[in-house]
Amino acid sequence: MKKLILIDGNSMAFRAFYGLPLLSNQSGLHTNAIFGYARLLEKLIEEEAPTHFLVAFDAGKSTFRHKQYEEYKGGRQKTPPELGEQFAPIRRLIDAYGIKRYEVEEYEADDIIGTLSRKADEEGFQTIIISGDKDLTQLASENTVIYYTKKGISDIDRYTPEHIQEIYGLKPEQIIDLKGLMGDKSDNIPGVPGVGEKTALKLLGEHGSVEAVLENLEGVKGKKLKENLMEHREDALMSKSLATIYREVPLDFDMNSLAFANENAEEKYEIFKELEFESLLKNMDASETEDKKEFDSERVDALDQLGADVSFHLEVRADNYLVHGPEHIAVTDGERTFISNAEDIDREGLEQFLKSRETINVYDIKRQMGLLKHLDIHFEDFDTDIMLGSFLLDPSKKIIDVAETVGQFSVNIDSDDFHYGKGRNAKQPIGEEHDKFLTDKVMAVHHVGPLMAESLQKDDMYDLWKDLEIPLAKVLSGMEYRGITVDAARLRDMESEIKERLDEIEGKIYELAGEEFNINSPKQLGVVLFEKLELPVIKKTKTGYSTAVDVLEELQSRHEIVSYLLDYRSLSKLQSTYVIGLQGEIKEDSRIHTRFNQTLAQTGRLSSVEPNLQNIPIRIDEGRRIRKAFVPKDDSHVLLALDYSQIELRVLAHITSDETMTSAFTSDTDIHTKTAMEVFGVERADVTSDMRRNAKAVNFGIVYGISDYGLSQNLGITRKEAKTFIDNYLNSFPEVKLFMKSIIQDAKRDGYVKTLLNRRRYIPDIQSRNFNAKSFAERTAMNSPIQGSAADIIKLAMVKYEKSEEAQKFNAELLLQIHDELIFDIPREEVEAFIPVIKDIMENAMALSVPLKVDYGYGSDWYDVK
DNA sequence: GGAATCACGC
DNA sequence: GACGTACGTGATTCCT
Repeated sequence: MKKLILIDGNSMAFRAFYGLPLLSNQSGLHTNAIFGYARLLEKLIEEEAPTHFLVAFDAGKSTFRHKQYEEYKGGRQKTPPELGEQFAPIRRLIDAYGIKRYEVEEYEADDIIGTLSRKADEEGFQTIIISGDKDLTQLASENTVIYYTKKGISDIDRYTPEHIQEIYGLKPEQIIDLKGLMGDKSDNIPGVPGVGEKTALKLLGEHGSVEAVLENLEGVKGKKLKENLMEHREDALMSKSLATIYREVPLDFDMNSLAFANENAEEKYEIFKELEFESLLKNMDASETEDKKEFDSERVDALDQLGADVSFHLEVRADNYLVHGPEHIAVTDGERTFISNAEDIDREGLEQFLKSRETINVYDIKRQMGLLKHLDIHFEDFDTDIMLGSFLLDPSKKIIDVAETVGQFSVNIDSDDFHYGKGRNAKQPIGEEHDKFLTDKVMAVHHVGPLMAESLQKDDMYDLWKDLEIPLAKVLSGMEYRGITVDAARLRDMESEIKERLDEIEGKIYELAGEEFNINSPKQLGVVLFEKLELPVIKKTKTGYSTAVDVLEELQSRHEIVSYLLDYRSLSKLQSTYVIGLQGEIKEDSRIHTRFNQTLAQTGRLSSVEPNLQNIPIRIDEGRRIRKAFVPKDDSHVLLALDYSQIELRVLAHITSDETMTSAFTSDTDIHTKTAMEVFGVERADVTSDMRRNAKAVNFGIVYGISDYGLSQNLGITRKEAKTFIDNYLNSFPEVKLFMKSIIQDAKRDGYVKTLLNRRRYIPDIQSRNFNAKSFAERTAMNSPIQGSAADIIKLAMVKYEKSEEAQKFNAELLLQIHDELIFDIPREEVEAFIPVIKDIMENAMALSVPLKVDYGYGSDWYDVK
């Protein structure tokens, strides 16, 4: 069967443009309409499988309709330049798909489509017309359906004659009569005054056409309506004529030339790449493009047959490389590849091999180091890590597996999920297939190594990669492997103690509620609070009543049960996440070995998993007691904690060179008090605790990039008051205000912002027309350089510590990093001597225009460190 | 297995 | 004025 798709080219460009956020690629070209177009074409090709295809465009400004009616399409808004620049690429895209494109002087796209759909009907085609203009529905017939796209392009209404009958009670050819009577604002077609859709449909229901209505004016009810029709009969007839699609456009081609073959994958690929359409590129990789890199390498059966520059890969499916050892090994020098089961590896041979290489490239150093430890090998002399590189190039790209990363360099190999399967489809591949998978993987890593270095070089992040992230991975590996000693007995005691208290509170809650229910279920709790006890609903969530802390706090005075609920909440959190959760993480060696994720947080911060040791309670003493369970390796040691004081605000003072702020830090005055003095215009002595609290919250907001709404929530004030605070703040620190403005400009100009060490964060939404998205993007632009630079500094300190000969003379062990804080285990007798050394490294990790200040404490458990 | 809600840290 | 509001991880419930 022959199937023809006709697209109303201009109308779809507008729909795509207004339906999608304003995207742009790195060279600054806006791409949202092009992207929408590409997605539309992909979808149509896949779902409709057309045999013939054409996109019709309007040509020039003047058409035969303008001769008939000068004001035709008058009053239209100018095409925004952001869209205008996308027309040429859209045409190129259509050509790349091998789709016929047509426009002709004097006629509109509608007329071309009308003419072709008539011909198609005559020749027995099935035709689909795609448009965002309802006028086209007049072309619907038994074999022609109109896909009308609402809201963007993904939401499609299908107009068949039956459908049109259903909604209007009209035949398709009567659509023009409808337009004749009611007119069309968007095309500046007048119609008859006072006649809208309702009246027009009524008239047409009675008479059938504009002409028939005008001939039977006596039968029309309503004096004014009759008058209008009489007076504007010419308008009505002209309007109908304007709305009528001309179906006899002279065309210099026949239907055969519309044949569609779905070829030219290469050209498509080029365009997608240039415009950075990642999702579409991935689609192509998965389906059509057979440009899978075939890695030819000779299989060798001994490591010593490999050259000096290699890529190295230990493979295990499991996430936790500290628990699970390697199952396979794959090493290549680009020409020869060695593959083996891990159990067959000769430990000494491998260690010797690693030590004697010139360069070693890997994907995920920390993981490789962790896996090597299972073979009892401590080796860290890796040179490059393409996973870390990929994260630096664009931290917003999720780090998934080797396939994902090398895919960004047009190298296509099977993903881990595909090879191993997921869930019930999980496989344990072996033999030839698995060997090929491993070969492809290590070859891909090897191939991408130099490309990665080049890309990072180009983006000024090569040093950040080689001198910071890669050395840091080795430091983190040591910390993960080392672990931190935890006193399980201590947690067990806490568990039973908390259990008793929870049971007691639970009983009280049931008693006050008059029934037993699951207190942990917000849904059930909501019913009890807001239906049974009829407490006022303060806030709703998407699914029902909110029972969050701030809501409960407001309800506290209204019912006795609420205080018990608050206690229950915080206690059960302590119990499940920390007291019980942590016990489950203690390994044979009585230690907890968290893993740090170096490639996740957008700002460049680390995160910590299994368990998360970066959110152990501290603020409330009850929770803080959890820290009593974290202890040094033995009685002769202590835990030492050093934290940067106000590192983000110091970074801000440095970046902005704000005088007031700089002098506050240079003279080491309390920054929140100083802020309060400036914002409220008072002397130091007159700063009340309330003022300081407010100032602190504003500083907090600056550091974390919260909105006026967020600040209002934090302080329990109105958004307006919060905004006033922020405005006052910015006026008190004029250079900060200036910085905020210019960083947003930078983000707009470059598409990204960067930290002191050139770490980037792309902010595409800075161009968004969606207020929320844009505001969020602006706050991100302001905040990321601050938080990211702070992350750079502490990372640098960690690397410098590891490299410091002086520091290494001590028997100190770095255990944890908590964003602005480092935790060490160290012999008690060394601690006093060590403190000035490590403090110096941290405070001088990077030279800023304000001093960095480090506070510290030590003790015989983590609670005691204050 | 995933979404939603809640709570902990910086 | 819109509209939902720093970043993470993890536990729990509840639905598919």
